[in-house]
Amino acid sequence: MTQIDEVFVSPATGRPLTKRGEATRRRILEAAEDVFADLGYHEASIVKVTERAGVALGTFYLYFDSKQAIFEALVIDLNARVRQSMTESMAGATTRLEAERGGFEGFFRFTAEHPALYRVVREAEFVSPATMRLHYERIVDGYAAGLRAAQSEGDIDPRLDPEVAAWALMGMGELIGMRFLLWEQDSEGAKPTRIEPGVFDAMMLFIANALGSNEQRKGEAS
Amino acid sequence: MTQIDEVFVSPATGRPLTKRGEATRRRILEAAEDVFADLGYHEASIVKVTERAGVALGTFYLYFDSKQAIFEALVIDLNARVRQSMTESMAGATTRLEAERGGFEGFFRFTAEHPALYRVVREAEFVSPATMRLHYERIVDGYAAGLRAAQSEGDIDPRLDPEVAAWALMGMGELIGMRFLLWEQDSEGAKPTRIEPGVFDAMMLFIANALGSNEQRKGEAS
Amino acid sequence: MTQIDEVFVSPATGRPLTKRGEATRRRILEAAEDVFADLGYHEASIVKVTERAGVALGTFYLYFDSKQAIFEALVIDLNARVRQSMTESMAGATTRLEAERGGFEGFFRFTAEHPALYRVVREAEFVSPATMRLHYERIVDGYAAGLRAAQSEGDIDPRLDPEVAAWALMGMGELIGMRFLLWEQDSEGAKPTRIEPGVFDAMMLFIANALGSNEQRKGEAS
Amino acid sequence: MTQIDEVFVSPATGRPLTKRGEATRRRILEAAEDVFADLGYHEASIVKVTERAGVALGTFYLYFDSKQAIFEALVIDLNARVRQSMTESMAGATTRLEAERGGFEGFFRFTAEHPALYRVVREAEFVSPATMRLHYERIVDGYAAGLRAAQSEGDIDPRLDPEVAAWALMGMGELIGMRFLLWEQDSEGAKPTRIEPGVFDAMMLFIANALGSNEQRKGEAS
DNA sequence: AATGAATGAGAATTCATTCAT
DNA sequence: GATGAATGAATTCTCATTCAT
Repeated sequence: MTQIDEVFVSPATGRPLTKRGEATRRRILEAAEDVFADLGYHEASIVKVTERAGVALGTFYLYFDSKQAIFEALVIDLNARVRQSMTESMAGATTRLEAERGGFEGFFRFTAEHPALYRVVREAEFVSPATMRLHYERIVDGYAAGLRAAQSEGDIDPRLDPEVAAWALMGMGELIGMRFLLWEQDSEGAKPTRIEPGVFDAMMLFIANALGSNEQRKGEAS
Repeated sequence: MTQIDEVFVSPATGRPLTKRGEATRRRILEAAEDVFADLGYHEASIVKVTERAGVALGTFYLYFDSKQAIFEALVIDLNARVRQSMTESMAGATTRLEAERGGFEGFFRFTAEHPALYRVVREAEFVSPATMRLHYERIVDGYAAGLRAAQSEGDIDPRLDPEVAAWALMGMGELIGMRFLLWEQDSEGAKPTRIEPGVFDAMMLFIANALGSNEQRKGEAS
Repeated sequence: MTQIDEVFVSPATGRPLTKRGEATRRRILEAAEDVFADLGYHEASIVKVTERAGVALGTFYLYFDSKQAIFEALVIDLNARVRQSMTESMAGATTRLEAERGGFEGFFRFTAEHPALYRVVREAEFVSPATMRLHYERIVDGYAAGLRAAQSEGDIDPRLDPEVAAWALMGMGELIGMRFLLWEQDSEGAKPTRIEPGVFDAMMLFIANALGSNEQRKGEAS
Repeated sequence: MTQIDEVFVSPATGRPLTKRGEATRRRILEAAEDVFADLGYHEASIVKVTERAGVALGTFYLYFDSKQAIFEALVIDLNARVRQSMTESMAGATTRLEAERGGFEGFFRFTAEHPALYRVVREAEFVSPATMRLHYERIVDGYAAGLRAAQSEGDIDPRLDPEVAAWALMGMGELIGMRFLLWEQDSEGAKPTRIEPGVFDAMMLFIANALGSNEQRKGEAS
């Protein structure tokens, strides 16, 4: 589940986990993702998580200190994965606009598959503000770096403030994803796996304008 | 507190409220705004609300059916007021971009004065999804209408989808407000009353680009 | 139950209790005394206390902050009462030895009727050390004062250190009470209501010797 | 750790312990003494004991049946050792009063070095009453025998009831030790290793009086 | 209209004990 | 002999809601 090889220690004993322990920890974390996604942080309970994971209640506390602790672990884990998903989708892009398209595709794909991230982060302001900020800041940092690079290559409007733009773009993506992905459902109540292409393209036009990308400016010039 | 003249009825007796009752209801709603802003929805409790309002616990249930009910009443009330704040700030604008600037100023001013709206809406997905959607949709509807009008006047890029753009702009504003208003504090921990001008201008440039406003295009043409 | 007129406030609201509230508080405290006496502090549970008091679980927390808080309230209450019981039994004594006899009679009578004090204090070292010390120190203080007075009247050995003697006498009483009152039971398992006179007298002889009272020295002289 | 050569059997296999097993058992028992002394019986946990002993949790149950079982083993072990400490300190005494002085010195020295005995016994009434009684009774029995012998040698007041006197003296020692040894600490929080001489002497005077020892009566006669 | 005592379901967390490895 | 992951009953405490006064 986690990308980075990391050695977890038992919060109870402080000792590194055995292979068996590692597997149990992963099952609990995966169950927590499901439960948090369905019920949100507050409605979720440790009992529900452990039931879904198929372990006993007490087992939870072998691996996590508290409900808040697993929330934090989950956010950090999901955050690493959504960024990886975005990075992968951006590979091969030759212009910033292609990178944006790829990045948002990766972001929305991940969101459709892992609604937990979304839902749980949005209600986390009072649960674990530091973790919530960490989540946003890690995304913004990478994003702003990408914009800065594009600026130095003359690919986007040099007047933009990369950090402000990054926050703006992330906010955009968050609400567009919420509205056109998570809230959307067909006549049978099924959730879509991706944003409707028309909407996605409309969003990309908005972004292209905002970044004043070369592609865009060429388009306008013609 | 509420702008629109509305006749409330007691959930207990079903009869319209007297003047005294109306005043008590208002005090409770105002207290709830404070408490929800400080603690968020889940940490807030009815006892804390009634204590802050200076009424007895039981009095709460004379005016509201439940914790969720006051949350809904509060969101609807705040939503009406934030929209009014935005509308007022937009008055006199002659271009869409001026309207945007005014609208965001109004939005951020209201946010600084009433953080409850922000905080409580963001954790409400599982509390009262319908109310949360209502909040966003009411803003988006007005916003999209404004964009549509600007398009028909040739003031902004005619290719934009007004609804998608409205969601994008609202998301932008939400995260920019969170990051540069609510999270910001000076060395003594005091929260700013407005977004730093440089950031605000950077955001406006982003928006100007995005909307492809006439002003903007003229600027680029030169 | 409590001797001193005291105004209790609800730990929840901080307001003084109504008459009804005062009665409930008393019932809970009395139930706690019974449960603590039967089971000790650690085996006792809030549920058991409220069941015995005939109130709902949540009601407990209207009157006491925690299990430890009711323990402390109980110790302070019992302490005031055992001292009163001792004082009353000492009234009318004309010599220190008569006062001692009266004091121990009062102490043992109270112990037989309220074993909670005894049992709960002895296991309190790790629960609430401050309260435990308070209990012992309040008794010792009064005791030492009595001894000092008797010394200045030439009634007991002037060489004794009153404070050390007071601790010694209290320890004596504690173990004698434990052994010959609380541990004792007849063939049907019933606990005695008082210490067997022979034992009591033997203890009094020991004390008379220890204090080197005039009575005693006259006795020895003859 | 244990003085008496005793053959322990594993509660798991029922077979006598090997040398290695015996060492492990001893380490666990010593760890338990430390943990119980620091935290008391109820706050102590098997995990903490095994951690302090440097063995795995499961190992505990190879040597002891339960938490209560190790408590009982510990009390019995400490009881044997405190009595030995007292006996050693009494060796060479030529009068009962010298024996008393020695006995209390031994008792307090042991208490200062092994506070576990004290602390754990005092909260054990509801954990293992039989063991608690055994502890007190074993001490009293020896004590009473010593007093009886002194009486038959005309060394102390013949009218005293040896058993009652033994309980009285033990209670005295318990509270004096608690107050002037365990509760005492210097300005840096360090615990004393012995009772302050003035206090000890004051206590001995009290005892001398109580026992009506020959020394004492000679002193008074002069 | 207002009060505030009472309720009890539900939550997080602990820890002695078991047992497969 | 030793290990440590797993168990789940039991406990303390919270708080939205009711209702008699």
